[in-house]
Amino acid sequence: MALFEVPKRANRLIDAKIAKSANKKVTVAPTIVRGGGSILDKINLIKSTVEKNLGQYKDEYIVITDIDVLTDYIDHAIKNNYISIDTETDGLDPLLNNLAGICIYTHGQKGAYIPVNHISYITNERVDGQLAQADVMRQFQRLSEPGSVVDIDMFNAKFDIRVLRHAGWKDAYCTWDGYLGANLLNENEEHKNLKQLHNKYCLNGQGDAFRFDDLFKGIPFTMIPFNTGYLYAAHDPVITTELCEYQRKWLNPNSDREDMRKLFWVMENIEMPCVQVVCDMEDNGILFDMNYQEELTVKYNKLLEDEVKEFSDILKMYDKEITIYRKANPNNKLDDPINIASPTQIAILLYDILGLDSGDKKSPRGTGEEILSKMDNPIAKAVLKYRELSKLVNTYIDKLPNCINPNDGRIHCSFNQYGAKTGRMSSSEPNLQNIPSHNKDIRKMFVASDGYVLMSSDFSQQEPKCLAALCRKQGDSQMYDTFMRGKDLYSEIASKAFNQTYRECLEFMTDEDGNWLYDEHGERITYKAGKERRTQAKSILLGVLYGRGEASIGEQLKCTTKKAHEIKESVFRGFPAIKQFEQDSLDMAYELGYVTTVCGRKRRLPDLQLDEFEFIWRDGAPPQDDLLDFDSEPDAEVPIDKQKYYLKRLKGTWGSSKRKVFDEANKEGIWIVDNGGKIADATRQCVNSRIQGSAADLTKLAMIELNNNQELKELGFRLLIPVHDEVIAECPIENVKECSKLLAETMSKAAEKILEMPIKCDVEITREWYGEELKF
DNA sequence: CAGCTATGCGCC
DNA sequence: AAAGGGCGCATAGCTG
Repeated sequence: MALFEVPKRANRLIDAKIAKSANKKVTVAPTIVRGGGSILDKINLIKSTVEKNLGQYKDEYIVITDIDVLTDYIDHAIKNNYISIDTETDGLDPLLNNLAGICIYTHGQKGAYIPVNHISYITNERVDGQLAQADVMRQFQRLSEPGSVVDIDMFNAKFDIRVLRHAGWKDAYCTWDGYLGANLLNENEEHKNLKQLHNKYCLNGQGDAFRFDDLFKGIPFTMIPFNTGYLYAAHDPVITTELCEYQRKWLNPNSDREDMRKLFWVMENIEMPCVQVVCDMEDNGILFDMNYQEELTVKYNKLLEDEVKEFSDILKMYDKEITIYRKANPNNKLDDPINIASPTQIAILLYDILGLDSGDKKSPRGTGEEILSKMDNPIAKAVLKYRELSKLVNTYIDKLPNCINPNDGRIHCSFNQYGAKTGRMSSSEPNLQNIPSHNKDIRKMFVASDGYVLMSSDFSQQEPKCLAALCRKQGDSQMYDTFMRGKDLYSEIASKAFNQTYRECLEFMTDEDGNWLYDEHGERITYKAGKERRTQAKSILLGVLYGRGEASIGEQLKCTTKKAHEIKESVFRGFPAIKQFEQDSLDMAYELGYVTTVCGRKRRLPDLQLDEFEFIWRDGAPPQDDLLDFDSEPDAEVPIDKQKYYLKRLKGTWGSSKRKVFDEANKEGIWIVDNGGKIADATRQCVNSRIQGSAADLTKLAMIELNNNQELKELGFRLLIPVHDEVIAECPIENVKECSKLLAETMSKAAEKILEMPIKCDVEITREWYGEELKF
């Protein structure tokens, strides 16, 4: 039977990608061993290759198969108060795969590999001569005993912690994760895997280029003879140590640099404590309702089918035109029938056959939602409807069941703790942070465990409050004061911008004392003029936070760009804090090369320091009249006066006149690099990163508090999914009241501690995610 | 065939 | 003149 049966995963490609980036061995087993060779051949190849390339290191590393040797090693670790750990497994899912062995290192010892579950590639049975897993785990347990909590370095700790937990060390932990350290030190790092980081920072980029990932590909590590594998495996904890030590030279509470002391604070108080939270959430997973999914798949596949039929019916109306086009263009890219899912084919249909205009200069052949929804055309409508449905079916309804863990019926996604350069988390396999919320059906596939209820809580106005706190730090407490007085920020901005009273800028009617007025149904009464003023102010503020342009804001507010500009100017006049924040952030990025969040997390924006134009010789050197003149030194720099000349010509130009100047320069061999786009991007990012990053700080801090709250733990409360400004959790039904109160309180307090202003959190309790609200 | 980019779209 | 920040993932379509 299949020797390398590996649990079915949603997407093997993704596993491989993630393994690559996290530097875990790719052990996704293919059904066919490549090159047609047998497993035996493959393993023999691995043996000889490792022997040949790493044989010289034979004495640098050891295999531990003796309990006394292991005990002694752990003794040393405890004495050193230090160990680095890396695990090898037969797959990438800690819930489904097994520990192969553990790699450890501490100073004064050799890098060591402790094989635990290696199996024979011939008999498929556990190989003799390995220590029993329980005995090994007992030794590791000594590291976490009260009074002897030893510092532990890892790389991508959440993986190893979860593997070790399931192998029996329930208290597995990590005090320094090189992956998180690397992100804090440079979120723009191109390669965030252990070997490349180590090579770059510890070996000056001069490290061995030999890579083993491809070598081991297709063979589970458990099947590699450990007397071969250790040469490869035992190297990792050593370089983990070196990398982490390098990072600690920078991320240090005693650094003479203020920015680094703050970054250390983030490492110690946010990122490292967050690791356990992520481990818990991934282990928890969320229950998936397969019965409901089956209902949905029937319902939506039917709708999808109908839409495809509808499309083909519509096409019949244009049959003549399409036939003519096919004949006139024998090499056309149209399938028969036309593929509704192909943007290329839809573009041909709309623009070449029907001769429509996209109305968008930037993408004249675009078929995006924005363009199609403006067309009054049955094809455009059908395409949009089809996309909506196919998205739901292909990405969610019919895909999610593949992600269910067969052992517990739950979906355990993966969280990338530093998924975004701003510090936000991301989620994948599957992504649980982009489950549709507009459509109420989809989220309901996710349900509470039996006897539990789902509980979600979100920060209200998290980002504007971050903005207010950042402005206050810079000496402007205009927004901070607004929040401290419990006022609605958007209404207050509108009031100042449009010279109206606060009451005149509220969404709903109030009496003279500021109390809401209600209609006969007990609903607040909308105040149209106030609502409009508030909406305008809100658009401007959020537009600033996202770096949005005036044209785009005008579109949103259904007014002209000119009008949008005027509104923006009024807002800036009435609330100078907003404009000041923009300017301060830009100055900060320009001078320092980075911006910071409320907690001191950095976002480096090197592009902001670029010159708008760069001048280089197109062929590496100025054109030479005498091609045989090899003696004269080529002048690498374009002469300053030439640069000045073109800069002057370029001043204030755009579009075609800009291109004209480029062409002119090109004629004399000068290549002008236009960095305008990059600078514009960085300009938008620099404002947004501070806000988004600060919000991420708060959410992470809140999650840590929630997860560490002893009371909540005892009440059976558990975090399931963070969605940027909100958390989804569950708790036993009988503890709803206590849990929801503690949830809101704990979250608020965590954020208030940083922002120093009142933060409200709204809790919703349901059986299904986004289902009917339950009252208690 | 795998692996890549482009396009498009779900969420906050 | 126009200008949306941050993600993950599906399909199409190209390339080696």
